[in-house]
Amino acid sequence: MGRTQSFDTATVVGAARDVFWRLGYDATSLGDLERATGLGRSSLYHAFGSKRGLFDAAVENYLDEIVRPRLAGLTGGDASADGDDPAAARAALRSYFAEMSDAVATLGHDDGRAGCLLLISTAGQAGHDAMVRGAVDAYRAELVAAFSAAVRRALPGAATDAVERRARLYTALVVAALTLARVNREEAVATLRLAEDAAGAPVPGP
Amino acid sequence: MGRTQSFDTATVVGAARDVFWRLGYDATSLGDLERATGLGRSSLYHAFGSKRGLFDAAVENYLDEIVRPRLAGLTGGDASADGDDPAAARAALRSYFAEMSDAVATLGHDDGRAGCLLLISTAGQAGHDAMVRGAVDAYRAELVAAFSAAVRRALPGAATDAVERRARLYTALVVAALTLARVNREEAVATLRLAEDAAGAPVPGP
DNA sequence: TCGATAGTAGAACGGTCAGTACAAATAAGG
DNA sequence: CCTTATTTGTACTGACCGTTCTACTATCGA
Repeated sequence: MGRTQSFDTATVVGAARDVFWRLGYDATSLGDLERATGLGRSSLYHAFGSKRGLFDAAVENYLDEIVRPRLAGLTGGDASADGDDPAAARAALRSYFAEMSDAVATLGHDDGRAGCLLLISTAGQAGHDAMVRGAVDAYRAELVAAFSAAVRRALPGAATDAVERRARLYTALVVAALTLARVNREEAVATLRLAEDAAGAPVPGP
Repeated sequence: MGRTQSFDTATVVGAARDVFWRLGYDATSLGDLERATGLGRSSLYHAFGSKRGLFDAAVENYLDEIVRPRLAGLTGGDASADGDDPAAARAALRSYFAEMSDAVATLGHDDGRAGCLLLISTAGQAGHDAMVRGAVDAYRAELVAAFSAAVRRALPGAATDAVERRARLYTALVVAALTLARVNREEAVATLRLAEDAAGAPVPGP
């Protein structure tokens, strides 16, 4: 065959992801991406087709590397082991929120990488793109699903709609915290603390 | 003096506000603003100095025309009249959330004017502008203050930090709903319903 | 009525954007 | 080694950006 690729795709996508994360899709220029990845336009266009193609790869990377690893603890872990232990589920919820608090408090202090790559993409022209909106909504649904699974384990006797409401509440608090993270870190952390406190209580409020 | 202005400033600012609201600051072009306001660049620059000047006027208009009228019911209304009636305060909270639900459900169905003008401005380059971040944080603080006032009236005996937590929770739910409104209207409404339900309950959860 | 003054129109500016064309460079297979 | 497929560097395209400039127009005070 021909010449071999001189760069590691995952590394390049990761670097591009951080730029999109920092600036948002619209405000990120190909110059920014060239600088961050160390590649020229030719290589980027050859490998990803377009700015949008690289963005899609970055989103996928974001979900796989950032979002889902943190969500993994909520969805059950090794199912049969402690899958039905309410205390373990509550602990998983609390540790998730603690991790998020830590991430919001520390991440992006240096590189300006604050909030959520997907949520900030809802602004601007990208927000009017049906594919982008769909991706963000899928992300939201993934959050709700993970929280539902955890809450169901944490509150074995709870009614279905009570579990749903609780999951929606947690999702909303996370969304709000990630939105506020770009504006006021302390308030974002305080918002997550609300979720952490709620997760510690064995019985949910109204 | 000289020639008189041929347009109504408030009308023009309102039209510009709706464009910024729809597209966000970065994605809004002067062409969009010309089209929406019916004015030429010259008039816009003469009256507002720059795109940013017009945006600042639009934000001020947004706060005065959209945000604060809705918040007015929470901060006390005619103070001494029912200023100390917990039931009235709870009703004010519930009606605020109902109004927000209605706005999220209906507003922008036609014109794409969804979510919050200020929150969507945190994305992109505008989000790295200290002035913009400050404006958004001031907006958040205004929400917290209004909710604190209402909750304090709704729960006369509640401890200060319980009131604060409650106000922060309401703020987070509103922020989340306005963020999600651009992605999934139904979920945004459901999120506000959580707040509405919580406002109806006389005793707050943990 | 007649400047002085403020508002408007439209073109033009330099700069940046995403995307492309094309040739040079490089590595694999024969 | 030599062909061939693929990657990469460079320069360019046409479009659009926010801003500015100049010429023109309308209005008010004198």
